[in-house]
Amino acid sequence: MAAQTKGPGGKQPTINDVAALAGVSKKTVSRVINRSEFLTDKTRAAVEKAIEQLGFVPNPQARALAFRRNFLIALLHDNPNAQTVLNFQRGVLDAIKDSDLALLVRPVDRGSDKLLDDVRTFLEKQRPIGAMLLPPISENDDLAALCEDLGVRYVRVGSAPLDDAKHCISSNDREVVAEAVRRLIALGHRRIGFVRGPVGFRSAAEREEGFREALAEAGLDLPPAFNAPGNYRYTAGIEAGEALLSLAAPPTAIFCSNDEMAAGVMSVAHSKGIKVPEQLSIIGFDDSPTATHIWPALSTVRWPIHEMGVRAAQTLVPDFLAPGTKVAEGAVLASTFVERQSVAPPATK
Amino acid sequence: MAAQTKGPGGKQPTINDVAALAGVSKKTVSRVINRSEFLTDKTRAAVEKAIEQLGFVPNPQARALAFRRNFLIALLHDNPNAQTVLNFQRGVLDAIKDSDLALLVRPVDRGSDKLLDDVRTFLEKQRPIGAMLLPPISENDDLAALCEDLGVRYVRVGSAPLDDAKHCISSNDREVVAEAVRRLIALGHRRIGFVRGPVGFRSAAEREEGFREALAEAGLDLPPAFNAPGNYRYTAGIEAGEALLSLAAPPTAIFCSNDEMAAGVMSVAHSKGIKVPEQLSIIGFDDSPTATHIWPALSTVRWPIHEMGVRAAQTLVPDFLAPGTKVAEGAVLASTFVERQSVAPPATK
DNA sequence: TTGTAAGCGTTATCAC
DNA sequence: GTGATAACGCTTACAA
Repeated sequence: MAAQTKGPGGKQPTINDVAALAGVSKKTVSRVINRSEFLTDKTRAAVEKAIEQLGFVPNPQARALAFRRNFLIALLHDNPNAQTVLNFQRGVLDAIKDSDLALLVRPVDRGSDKLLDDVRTFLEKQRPIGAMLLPPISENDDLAALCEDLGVRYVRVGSAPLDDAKHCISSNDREVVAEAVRRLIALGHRRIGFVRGPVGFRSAAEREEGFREALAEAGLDLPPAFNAPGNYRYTAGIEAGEALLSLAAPPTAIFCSNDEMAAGVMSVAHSKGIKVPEQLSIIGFDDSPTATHIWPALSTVRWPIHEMGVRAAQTLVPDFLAPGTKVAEGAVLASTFVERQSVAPPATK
Repeated sequence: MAAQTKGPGGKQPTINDVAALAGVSKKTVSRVINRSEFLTDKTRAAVEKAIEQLGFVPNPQARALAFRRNFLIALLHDNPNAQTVLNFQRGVLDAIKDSDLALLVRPVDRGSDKLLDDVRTFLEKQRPIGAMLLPPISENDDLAALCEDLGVRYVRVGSAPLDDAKHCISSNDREVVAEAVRRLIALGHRRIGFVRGPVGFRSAAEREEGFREALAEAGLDLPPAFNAPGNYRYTAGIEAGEALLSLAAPPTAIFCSNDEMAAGVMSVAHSKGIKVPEQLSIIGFDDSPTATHIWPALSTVRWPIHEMGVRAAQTLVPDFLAPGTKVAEGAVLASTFVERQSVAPPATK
């Protein structure tokens, strides 16, 4: 590790320095760098020794130019949940750890009418090998088309399959939400409220479907008054809570399409003196830090987000991973229902 | 914007294509790209027209190679607070938005004994122009020395000046904490507990100093039993809460060195039936999402983290920013105390 | 299995 | 002001 960092001229050593020191041609050094098979063990050893001695590190810009391809992958996101983005990032980085790849991060503004131009400019400038799209922008078909158009590989991460399996990593929101709601029903809840996600989000639609599915199975229905609008923000949870808990006959349980809104509903319950979970059960979605930081701790659905990051990177650039990397199969990863203290049987009248 | 994306041969147009179309040499095109002053307006216009027509985007790898420098800056972090990291990222990206720079993200493991080697390998491989270090790893002097050694510029972000102003962006934790605690004292609190940050963290030391400063001013002291250890994690808040609130004469207010621990203390108060803020005031630090998601909403200190990201990037690469960018001065940014519902006068006996 | 020559797309040098 | 020509550090032909 303590090899000298400077080459002959006081600068970074180049492939030529290595070749000279090892007594071979630069092409041979190149072969060693690129793990060519056609090399004598002896030659390889000599080159590796020289590399070690000089502390040579191949210049990625030069490689990128010669290869006509960059060793960058990009993460595009406009995700309101920081923890999700960061966990995903970690997953990606774990996946590319021993490869030559680096990760470029690009937050975008999904509301901007320049979204497509922004992304186009970014992709044209950086020319990453591929891009990973996190929800909600992963749901934007134009973005996927743009990547296709620019010859940039892409993988979309979502709550349900959005595309071909080779372009998509998803969780099974619908199923797990149904499972969570079945749990409420099994506990005896019959009056169950729902706080929706934002209009037009696939994840919101999936979660609502799962919710309705479980209700339908049990022969329950969702009165319009129990179906509150939301947008994944805390304030929407407050509004939904106010609406649902002011009803003459309020629900005994509320499923919220994400944790933030669940936290809002929880706050309203507290300020109205409604005991959670004794008088009201609440379930969220995401298993964000908020879920465990509020009181009582929130039952929620845990997204396998780190694993999705790993999988997304592996799907995007299977051919660039460190040799010997085990690539997992399957584009749909299972979320899990996590039961905490915010859920209990309904109060008996 | 809708210029054709393909050059003559169905590939990306190069500087040669532009030169040919504009009827000038490639060097002239290069001058236009690099905003050289020595150009006729007419020549410039002709070249720009050709660029527009072809949809030419300079290849960053080729530029990087020729310049012997790439256009990347790196963000190194091992921050437990995802929101902080992401807000900082946004700030950095806002700062470099119209420049040619891109952001590389690198989470590291501060606990690993290979930390230095990891970072060295990363910097040698990617050779970013500079690196930004977020706390707590920004407090590691070896890391700063490594950057210096490798000729990579660096900026350290911290709770207090850690280095020369040209290598450091910091907030004024000590002062703001003192201000927050003064507020508690002004409300009438005399029995004020403290939950510390992790041992060895500069931010923890700064916050504790600020706390003690305010107490000293008012002639109050901090009994050992009121001084609880912590590590910035929720569970530490739980433990501290259990300890402080089980005392025969518990504090009437508790300052926690971050929001997560404050959330823990809040949970303990709830489960013990202690009313916040009527019977117990709580203050946190960070203004993380948790602060507003818990109930009652937490008084806390807001870090100007986005602005610190902007400033860090500007300090790191003032010479690479888009021309005309206004660069703010000053390496110390002010945090602000945000008062919410978790603070009130102590209960009168 | 290894080496030679040419080229990747840009900028630097130094003439004109 | 502008343009030939040689870098930049590496890889891909293709040859040996």
